Amino acid sequence: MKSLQDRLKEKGLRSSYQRIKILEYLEKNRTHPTVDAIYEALKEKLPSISKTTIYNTLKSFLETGLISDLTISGHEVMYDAETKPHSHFLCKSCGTVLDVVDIKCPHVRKEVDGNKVEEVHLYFKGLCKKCLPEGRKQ
Amino acid sequence: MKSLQDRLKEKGLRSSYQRIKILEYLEKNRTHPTVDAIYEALKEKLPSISKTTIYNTLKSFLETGLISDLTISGHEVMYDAETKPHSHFLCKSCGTVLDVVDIKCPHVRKEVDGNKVEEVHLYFKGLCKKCLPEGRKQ
DNA sequence: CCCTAACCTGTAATAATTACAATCATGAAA
DNA sequence: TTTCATGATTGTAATTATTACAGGTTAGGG
Ligand SMILES: [Mn+2]
Ligand SMILES: [Mn+2]
Ligand SMILES: [Zn+2]
Ligand SMILES: [Zn+2]
Repeated sequence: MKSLQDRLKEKGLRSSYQRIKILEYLEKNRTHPTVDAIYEALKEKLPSISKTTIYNTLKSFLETGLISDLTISGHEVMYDAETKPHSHFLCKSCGTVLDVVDIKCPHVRKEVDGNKVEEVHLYFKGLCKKCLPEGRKQ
Repeated sequence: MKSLQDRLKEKGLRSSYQRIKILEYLEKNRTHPTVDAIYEALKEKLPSISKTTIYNTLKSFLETGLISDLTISGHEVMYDAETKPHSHFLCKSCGTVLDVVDIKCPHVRKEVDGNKVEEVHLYFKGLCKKCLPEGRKQ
């Protein structure tokens, strides 16, 4: 089991208390949190942490491929410690974003129409089972 | 050829000069414009138009299924007169969003993991052919 | 240890979107 | 046609997400 510190080093990132805590939070909370959610959660133990630090840190994590991000909600970016390609489901009622792992996306390709593909995102939107009216469950 | 006015009526929307112009703009500009792009373009002919009207109008167009939207860029919503399911490619260099029509998404399904699916979005991100360095074209 | 580049923080600026209240226009009914 | 209520439009203010920036702090190589 690689330590968080080592994972930062591997990517050429300095290790800092804030970075460790942010990465740790993402590893433990696979809920696709927003910057604000991460900030609110970390503030408890780390009252001095700045939201700018969250933004900066997530940016460097993204650039080094330590994490991935999602733009499914349309009004705020969400972050994910899972970097292997997988799909997502957004509940339009409660806002929950779930991983969809059983759908293998056949679209992992290097180009479309002559354009170079670096990322593929498959998003589903609808109503999650918890928000489906009873009796209408599928 | 159905008139724009009729298409509004069909959806139970009142016809107004602003709505006609906004729908017309989207029909003629299949570039996935943002609210601001629509606003800047319409302002020429319609100097009194308000950005709030654009927001309100697009919202009602979306609710009635007259148009569709995209959250591919992560920092602003884009709008599309095309409502038939299709995929998109975002160039991370120039920001252009292109339709990807040749990829049939096999994911048009009514549920995933018991959650009811209402929309499916397939996004590709990378470098468009215009932004690819010469010699590296695919 | 020292030093410097890299990092963290707080605040201010920017950008996208929503809320709201006053005015105006559509279209159904008289 | 004219009337009128409802719904649409507008301008402004508020909110929210994100970025810019400057000054203080710290990690880690030498
Ligand atoms: Mn995920
Ligand atoms: Mn499109
Ligand atoms: Zn839900
Ligand atoms: Zn490009």
